Amino acid sequence: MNLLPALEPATDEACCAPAGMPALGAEEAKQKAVVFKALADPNRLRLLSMVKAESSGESCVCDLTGPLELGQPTVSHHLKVLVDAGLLHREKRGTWAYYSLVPGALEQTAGLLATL
Amino acid sequence: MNLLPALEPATDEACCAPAGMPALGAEEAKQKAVVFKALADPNRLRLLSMVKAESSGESCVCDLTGPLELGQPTVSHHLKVLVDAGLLHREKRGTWAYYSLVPGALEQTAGLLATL
DNA sequence: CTCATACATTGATGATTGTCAATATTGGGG
DNA sequence: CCCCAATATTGACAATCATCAATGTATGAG
Repeated sequence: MNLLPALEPATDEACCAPAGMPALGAEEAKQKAVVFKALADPNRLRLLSMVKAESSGESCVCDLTGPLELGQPTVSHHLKVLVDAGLLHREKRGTWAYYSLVPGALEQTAGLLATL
Repeated sequence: MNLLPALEPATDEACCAPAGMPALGAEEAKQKAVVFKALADPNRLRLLSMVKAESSGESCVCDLTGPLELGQPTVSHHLKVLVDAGLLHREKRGTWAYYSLVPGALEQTAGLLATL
């Protein structure tokens, strides 16, 4: 009985293992990275935290601009990034714009980590 | 009987609510953003996925360079970012460097979202 | 000691991003 | 119709980042 092909299947060089396919496609990875890109800024994390902490469930820009030491256009820009990432929802009523967490969005994002 | 102070407590202007404090401190936010910054790149997500998919629990750089269409220095750089973020562990044995998931790191990161 | 291999580091470059000042837009009040 | 308040958009600029080519470092083989 030969004992040659016991350890390696057919690879000529060894190191650890063939490592298989990336397990996460390039397109899929780019998609998921968009959400984490939105979370990759301290001020955006604080915005999310403030919206989440609001008992009414929503906050207007005028309330979010103060606590952060940022100008109003910058806050608007960050909010847009969060909306584009699917984390916040925007509703305009009168002169004001109200932002609220998209239900389940944070949980779904947490799920992205589990299914890497 | 006056009916003035029925809706507002003492704020001179109204819109939604005083919004309280950021609920997430500036320093704390910066700290958490570091982890998400590390996740905010498609190729780093793929690297994590490949390391996680490895049955042995660890991968060497030589296995990770191929599937991604990146040069070896770039892969090394991405791995360093992931190590610095506390997501990957690096162990050098002989000529090879083996990367493995830090146990519980992904779960802990998911927890960051829950406690925003 | 010499050489080749596996990986890290450095320096440079183009692309992306966070921020602000200025301006535009939209809606309400007189 | 005109003005003001709240928000969004644009343009510009500095900073950060992803990538690569070149080089450095260490380890094992001969």
